[in-house]
Amino acid sequence: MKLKDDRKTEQIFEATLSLVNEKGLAGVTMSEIARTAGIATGTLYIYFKNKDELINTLFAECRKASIDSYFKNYDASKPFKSGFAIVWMNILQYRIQNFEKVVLMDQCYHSPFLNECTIKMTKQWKQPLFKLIERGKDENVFKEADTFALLIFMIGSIHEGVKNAHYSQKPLTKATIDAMFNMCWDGMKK
Amino acid sequence: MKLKDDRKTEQIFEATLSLVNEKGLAGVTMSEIARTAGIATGTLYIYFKNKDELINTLFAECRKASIDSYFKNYDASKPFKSGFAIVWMNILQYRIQNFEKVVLMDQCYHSPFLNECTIKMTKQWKQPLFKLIERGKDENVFKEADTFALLIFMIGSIHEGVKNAHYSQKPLTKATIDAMFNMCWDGMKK
Amino acid sequence: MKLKDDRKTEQIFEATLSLVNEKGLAGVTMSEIARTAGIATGTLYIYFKNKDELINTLFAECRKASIDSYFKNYDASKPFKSGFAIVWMNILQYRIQNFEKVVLMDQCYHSPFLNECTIKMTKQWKQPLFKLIERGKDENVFKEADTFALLIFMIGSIHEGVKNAHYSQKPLTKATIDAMFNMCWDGMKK
Amino acid sequence: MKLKDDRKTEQIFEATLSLVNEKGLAGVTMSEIARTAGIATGTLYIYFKNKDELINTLFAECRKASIDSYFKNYDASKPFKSGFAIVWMNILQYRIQNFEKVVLMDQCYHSPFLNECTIKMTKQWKQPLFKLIERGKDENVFKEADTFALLIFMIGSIHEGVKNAHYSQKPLTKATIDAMFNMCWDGMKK
DNA sequence: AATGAATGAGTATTCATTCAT
DNA sequence: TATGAATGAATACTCATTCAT
Repeated sequence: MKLKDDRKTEQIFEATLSLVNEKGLAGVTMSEIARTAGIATGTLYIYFKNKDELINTLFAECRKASIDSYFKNYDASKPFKSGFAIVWMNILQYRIQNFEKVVLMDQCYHSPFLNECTIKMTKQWKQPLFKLIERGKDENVFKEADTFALLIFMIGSIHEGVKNAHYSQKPLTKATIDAMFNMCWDGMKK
Repeated sequence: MKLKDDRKTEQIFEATLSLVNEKGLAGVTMSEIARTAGIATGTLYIYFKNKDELINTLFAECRKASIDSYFKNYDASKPFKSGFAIVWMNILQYRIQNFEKVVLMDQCYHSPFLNECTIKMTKQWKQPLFKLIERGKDENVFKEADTFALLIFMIGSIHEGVKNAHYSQKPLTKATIDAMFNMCWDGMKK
Repeated sequence: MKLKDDRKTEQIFEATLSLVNEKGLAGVTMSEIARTAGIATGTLYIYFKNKDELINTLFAECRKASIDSYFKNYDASKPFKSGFAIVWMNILQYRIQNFEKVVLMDQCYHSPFLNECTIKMTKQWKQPLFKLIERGKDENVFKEADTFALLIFMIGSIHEGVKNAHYSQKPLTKATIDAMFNMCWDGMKK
Repeated sequence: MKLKDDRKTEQIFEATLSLVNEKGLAGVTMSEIARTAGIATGTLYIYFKNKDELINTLFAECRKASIDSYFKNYDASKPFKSGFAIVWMNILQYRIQNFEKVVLMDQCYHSPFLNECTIKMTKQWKQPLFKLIERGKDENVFKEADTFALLIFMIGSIHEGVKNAHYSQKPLTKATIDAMFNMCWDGMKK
């Protein structure tokens, strides 16, 4: 008797992400996910109790992966600007390299799928970023504005930039990325 | 003889917007839309050939309304910064006051509903904004970055700010709005 | 205030016949009939209480017209064979010239539309033909077979011949018609 | 693992035939077919993509079965008349014993269901019969009329005879059948 | 009488989920 | 575990009929 196969879970996630990107949450069916993942419909239900659970699990997975990536290589002992730049770049890179996951997360809001628990759980993701911004304010680098407003400003400019690059099918160049960072930094700094 | 009732189209739009906000595109049914609009299912199909056409029409309508609002009170003969501020504020206000429409438009991307025609048609919406940014560059006020990057930066910071204000249920205060504008302006200016 | 317009009834019948031929009883809708007849859906219901009544009335009309035509120019005082030939030819001609009505009648059997009353009413249509065959037997011209079997044989060969001519799109030539009559006559005669 | 059940296809066909006879193609619904066949609505769609395909497949099946039966026990080496009689009787018997299928086929013409492909495919069914008639002419037994006219004459007299026997609820007696065959033979022979 | 918008029950079809193998 | 056929509730859409004008 085989045990649950981790590779299958991965296949299911990949299939779901790919299909959601192609047709949107509204247009994806369980049997389609199964077919794309190369398994039978029934098997899908061995791995996930139902569609709800599949989407919620995948959403949480995506959210967690994104947060985990944000502070990679961040070293609090280094000067603030370089640390901030690293985080900024991590966010940008994650969203470029995992655009499918970004789309899934966007589609999940306002969908009938996300449950209270998942929402609550993922709400805390901004905590470490919040701290980062506070440090910028503490070090007198950033404006004295509401911390949240600053954070949202930072996030927003990245999100929209990546989204636009994807849809206009013009990959972000080094120059554009630099420009984006400078705008963000100049906007936030005192 | 009964004539087609323009108010009904409005009711249908309102019902759809409200339901999409509540449950997302994925969870909205035609009969629910009809019920919410206070008409019979069949009546819905007198006004819109099918779900596809309803969504596409509503999407185009929302897009148009948003663009139309952006340049309200804009006077090209006035100094650049005050003109830019007016447009910036128009965008912000539109998205605050028409948050339901914003959500619909967001949900439509990656949905199986938007057809080529609608997408193409609405792609041109950024043209006037594009021109505005160019003016800022011509007048040597804005950075020498890619015009598109500047535009997306402006848009992004507004979008995310409004979205966040809505979900955190903290209405934007005058102070926060000022802070947002300042960040945007400082980010873009030379 | 206008009275019911006989021409409209005619237009409705024509529209129905044409549509039934094109798509079969199964595929014809009341609003389509109205549109084809050049009137509004509501108007159709002034002329016929409902779809049932429309179909039944049209069916009875077609049946009656066919019977009425069968004995045109028949003169009982003339020799039997020439009289029989006239009736035979009348049936053939009616079915050629009114193929649409033939199709409607065929489609009505086994449809949920024909009501008891209409069926009963049209069952008597064979009476005069029955008499004709009996005369043939009385005059010792026809076989001593069951009168009904003789009648059905006569009818059957005409029906199938016309149907085939229509579908194979080869109009019946004088020669073929003669051959058909000869087969029928030779088959029935002693 | 469950496998597709061939008996189910049979049940679906039987249910459809029975319902079409009762209410005509116009009045048969998919859920009724499913219920009568003793399966769930959804199951019906595992076996047939849609109503169209179900009807077309059943039509083709009926047509094929009828043709296959026509030359049972036919022995080309036996004298022509006895061979012809066997075919004639096979056709008669098939149509008596499979009256439901006959009705279905009749109803299908002029319905919106039959597709080009099915029509074309079933058009060739008359080929072997055509050959039989030609043999009759070659052996100088049949009239020198158009082969098609002869064939249609043969078919027509059988069709109408069976139809009438069914509707008048008087089963065909041996005597009537003999009379029918004699009329057919006498009509066709030189 | 004429119109065609409005109605809502009814129809084909889909799809999340279960179940027998 | 894995399979995919089976289920039936739900959904998009249609259509006979009614009704306000």
